[in-house]
Amino acid sequence: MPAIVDKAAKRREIVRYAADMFAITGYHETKMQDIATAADIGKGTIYEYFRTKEELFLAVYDAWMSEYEHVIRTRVEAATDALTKVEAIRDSAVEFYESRANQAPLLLEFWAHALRTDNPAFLERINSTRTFLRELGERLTQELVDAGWFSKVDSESFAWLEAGISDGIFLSWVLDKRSFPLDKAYTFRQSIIGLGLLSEQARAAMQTKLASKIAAGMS
Amino acid sequence: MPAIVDKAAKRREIVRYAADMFAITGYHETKMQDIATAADIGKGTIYEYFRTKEELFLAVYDAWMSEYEHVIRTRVEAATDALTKVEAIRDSAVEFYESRANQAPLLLEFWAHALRTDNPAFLERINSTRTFLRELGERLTQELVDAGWFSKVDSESFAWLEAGISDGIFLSWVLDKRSFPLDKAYTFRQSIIGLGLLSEQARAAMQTKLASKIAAGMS
Amino acid sequence: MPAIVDKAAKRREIVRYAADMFAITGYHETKMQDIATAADIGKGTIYEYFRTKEELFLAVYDAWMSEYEHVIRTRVEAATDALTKVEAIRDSAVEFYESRANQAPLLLEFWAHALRTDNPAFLERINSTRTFLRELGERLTQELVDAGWFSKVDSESFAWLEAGISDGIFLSWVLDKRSFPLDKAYTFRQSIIGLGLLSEQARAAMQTKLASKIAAGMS
Amino acid sequence: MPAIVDKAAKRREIVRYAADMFAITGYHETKMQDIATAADIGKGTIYEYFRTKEELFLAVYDAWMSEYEHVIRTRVEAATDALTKVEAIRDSAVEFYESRANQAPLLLEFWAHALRTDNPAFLERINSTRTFLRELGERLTQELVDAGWFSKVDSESFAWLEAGISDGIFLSWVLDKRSFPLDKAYTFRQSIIGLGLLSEQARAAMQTKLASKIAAGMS
DNA sequence: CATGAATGAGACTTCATTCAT
DNA sequence: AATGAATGAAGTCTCATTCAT
Repeated sequence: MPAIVDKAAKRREIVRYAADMFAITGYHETKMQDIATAADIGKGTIYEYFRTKEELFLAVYDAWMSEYEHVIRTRVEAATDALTKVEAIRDSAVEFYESRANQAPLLLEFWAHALRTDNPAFLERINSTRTFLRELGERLTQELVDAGWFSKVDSESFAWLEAGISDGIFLSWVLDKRSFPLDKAYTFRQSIIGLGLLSEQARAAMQTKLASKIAAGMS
Repeated sequence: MPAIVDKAAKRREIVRYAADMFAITGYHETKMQDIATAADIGKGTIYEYFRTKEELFLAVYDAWMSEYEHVIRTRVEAATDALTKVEAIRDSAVEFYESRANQAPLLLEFWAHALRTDNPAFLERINSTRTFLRELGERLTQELVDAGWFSKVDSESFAWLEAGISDGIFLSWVLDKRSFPLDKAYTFRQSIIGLGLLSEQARAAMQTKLASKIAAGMS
Repeated sequence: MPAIVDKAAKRREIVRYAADMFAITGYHETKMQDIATAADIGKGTIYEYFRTKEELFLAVYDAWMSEYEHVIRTRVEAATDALTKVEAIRDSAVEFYESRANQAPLLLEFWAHALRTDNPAFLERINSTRTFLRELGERLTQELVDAGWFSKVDSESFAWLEAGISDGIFLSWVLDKRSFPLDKAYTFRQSIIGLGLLSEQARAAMQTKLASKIAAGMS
Repeated sequence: MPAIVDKAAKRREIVRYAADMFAITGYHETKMQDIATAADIGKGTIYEYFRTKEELFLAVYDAWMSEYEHVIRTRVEAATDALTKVEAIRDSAVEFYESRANQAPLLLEFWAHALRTDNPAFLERINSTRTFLRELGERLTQELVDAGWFSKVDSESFAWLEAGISDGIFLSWVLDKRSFPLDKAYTFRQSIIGLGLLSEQARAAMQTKLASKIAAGMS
């Protein structure tokens, strides 16, 4: 590890090595000594920057999600219209997950841990990103509705569903040991959602009922 | 040979208590002694029925998923047409998860563990249920297409997506600390998928392109 | 360690080895592993009998003091008159401390620890013995007053003082690295004190003997 | 050379803060960082003045005892006759301990540590004060004997005993959580001892007063 | 079969001390 | 001289698993 001048940078450095070790070995199987050895520092040094292993775990997740949010935010801001923004989000997610493919299982461990620990910071951090994504989705949905691309839909419910679907696809991808290209799944998902599967005939029969349900959302 | 019957029954009983303890405290935090105490047996006795804690964990998951599959299978067989069968699956999922609401985080732990352990039986067991659900979904999708309810769609891809979405909704529900009714989410999901969100106008423009993508699936 | 059949006996066995190690190395310097090794058992075994090192420390002190009380009680009960009982206490103290000479510094450590720890059981145990000794001393003082040996004295205050003096002599003896015979100090103390409290009548009878003892000092 | 003056002053300042922290938290529980923080200096700075934590502990004790000796020396020198000097010692002890009541347990820790450490300086420092007090006591005892107040007594033994008694009273006072006024105990002690050693002549003069004190006890 | 006493590898964490700046 | 970041030895305690009874 090169000479580090300020504490914040060294902290990030430790988080980086910890992320690697956690990703490779898993949270429970990774020992603080492993991280210290990987970072070529003393075990005690880690504790100068993080009070507990759990806090380090949280920092790893935080760094990861912060970058994720940053990437999405940047790309969405660069996009000009709603449809391009939707693509930007999808591409960001796909690229982010694929580029960190081997770290993906750690997300599951983090979620599992968050549901068990007494430390509320874990669920709070998770929900911070989830809220960010939902609010972004909600705004875009509204734009798409306003622009006439989408029928009237409860944008909050829809954004929630979309976020859930995204997580679900990611989860399936991980449990399938990432045996298929993630982007295909995301694209297919978008086609299904975008088009709908009802034939002309069936659609005509159920149009009214379904339309009202969509408008009502999950209420 | 009543002894053998007893042995299997006792094994199931241990699994039952283990499921309770794992669900309450989590896999890592649950001690073998806790389970033994709950089951009112000796710690060593558990090892007469399970070689390791991990094996017991697998047995808990297996019991859970076996029942899940059984419930779905039974209800689907009782249904007469494809649409009712789809409803049966959805209702089974919702009821199953809701009735085991407090055990839900354990699923995440199981998935996380499955991705880490050397024991391949974990991912195998997971994929066994996933395959069961996908194949069932595939058959039903095909039926719906054949019956004219659905447009032409790659049933394999669609079944995969549906399973993923289902997991994603469940995941969101758990991470949200189950703060909303699960059935509403499932129903909303079905409305979205069933109807499609494109307006008449937008649909007309993109119809051809999207239709072919759906037909191609994730291939 | 021979085969131990019941838990209480094994517990005592561990206390015995712990007492040895604590006495030799001191509380803070003695490691749980040292005790386990001395007792030829596993480190974890100790924790089957004692929750913490501190609890083991308390058990060592308790065993010690319980025996001390037992010895005094037995010898005092065997004595017929008050003066012999006083001698019995003095002899018990001297013999007890001298036979455990090398364990004596541990008493100081125990007292010091008792004043620092949050665990109230330490001071309680100390005061249990102190109360026992004070009450015994109070009864004997009263007897000596009633029998005309002692002038009128507040027996509670006197018993408290006597106990303190006893501790002080012990303390000095330990800090002096036990460089003089403990019994001489106790005897000299009694001559001094005795002289002061003896009634006119008693004094007349013992004057010569006590005066020469006092003049001779502890030599 | 003001630098040297400053250095000694800073050393004393560190000792002062260390004394506070040790007194509050105890030797083992007090961290070097705590002392540095209290003194508002860097952790490393302490090591410019003391080689080890143990050396700092010794310095704290030394400062304490030096002041104690100084107070006694000053007051004894100011007294004109032997009886007043005895009172001066007693009052010095009482005032010294009472004014440092909350630091008292630290003395026990120091004694305990002195008996354990390899560093001989600890016991040496302890015995330095003890010798000072014994020699002072010996001289006064001889004076009292010579002046006819005391019967013939081995002054060395008596001085040793008195010092031990003094420590014993202090010890009891500390273990009783300082729940009674220390001066009462010291006065009662003197009444008992004084009665025993007073010459026939002196006794006749003070008999009534001492008898009532003894009968009243420490109340 | 059932048990639970025994085990010991190994985890996290602490903190006195060092030393480069 | 003063600092505080870095260190790593060492400590207590846990707990899955074994095995003699």
